[in-house]
Amino acid sequence: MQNSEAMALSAALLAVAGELTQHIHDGVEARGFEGLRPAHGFAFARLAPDGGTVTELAAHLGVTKQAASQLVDEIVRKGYAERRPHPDDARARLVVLTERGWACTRAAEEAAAEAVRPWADLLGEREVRALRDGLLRIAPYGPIKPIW
Amino acid sequence: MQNSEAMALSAALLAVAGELTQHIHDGVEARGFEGLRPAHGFAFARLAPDGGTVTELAAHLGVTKQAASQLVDEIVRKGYAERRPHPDDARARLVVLTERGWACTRAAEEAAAEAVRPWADLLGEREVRALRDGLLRIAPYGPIKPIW
DNA sequence: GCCATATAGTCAACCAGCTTGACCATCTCA
DNA sequence: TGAGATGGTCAAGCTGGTTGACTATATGGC
Repeated sequence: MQNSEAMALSAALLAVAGELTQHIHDGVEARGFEGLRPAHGFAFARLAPDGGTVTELAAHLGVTKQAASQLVDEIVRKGYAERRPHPDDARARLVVLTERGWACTRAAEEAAAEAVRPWADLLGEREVRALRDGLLRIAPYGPIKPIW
Repeated sequence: MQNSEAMALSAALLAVAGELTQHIHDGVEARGFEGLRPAHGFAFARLAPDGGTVTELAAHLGVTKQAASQLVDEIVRKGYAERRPHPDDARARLVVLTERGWACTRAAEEAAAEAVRPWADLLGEREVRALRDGLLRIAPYGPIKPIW
């Protein structure tokens, strides 16, 4: 593959990622969850299963512990998460989503589905699945850079 | 397509975009072009063909004119572009890439090719092209959000 | 058991990149 | 030709990140 083709692929990928980010953000806001930024969404993704510590979150987002801590302050203040004592480590605190945090996560899923729907109209269900599978094979679950 | 599948697709797309951005950035740096950020790359993409004005650049990047102007200051100071009087409008200035700016653009293409190469090993040339074509149909040439 | 060292988290100060608001020069068009 | 629109810059302020210093708790060799 020539350099210019690789560049076209890269540009297209980044353009789609940018639009998707924007669309999800708007969709989440439209569902009544305001004052959030993309980074919050990525934080939710990390906290969703069983919660996590500030340090884990920092690693996941690729920022310092201090920045992650501020971000947690923010989502706690807005009612999306809460800090609990960590069951195994008295130094640490376990940050878990509140019900509102879960609701926001579901809203993000809906918004994502809404954003992706037109792709199926454009390419067909089959090809969209192929797209997803290809991308999943490229980045099994890489750490996610805040874009949203 | 279910919400959770759409979310998986979105997450994969954003993860790949993040990795790609990082890889291109590193590749450009490794080729001797330092002190640049993703936003600069997107600016280059807009300026490359025939140059452009600060206002056009601002629209392309989705930031204010002032921010775009600062960014131009920066790439001018670092020798990647220069401001010329605009041929048709005495208010405006045409920002064009210098030879070093073009060299940097070529370096970015090489880095992109390098980043994409492993995908072909993983999926095959054919599927990578399908990926590119699918993405290009989704975002013909949407404005690009600074991610790099 | 005990101490040296590593790790989780926070506080404080600072910095970079972007925004808003005000402004001047030039263009456009009724 | 004059009123309003547009291109660009200057200045001040905000926000989200950084680095550095510190406390509290955990871990592992002795």
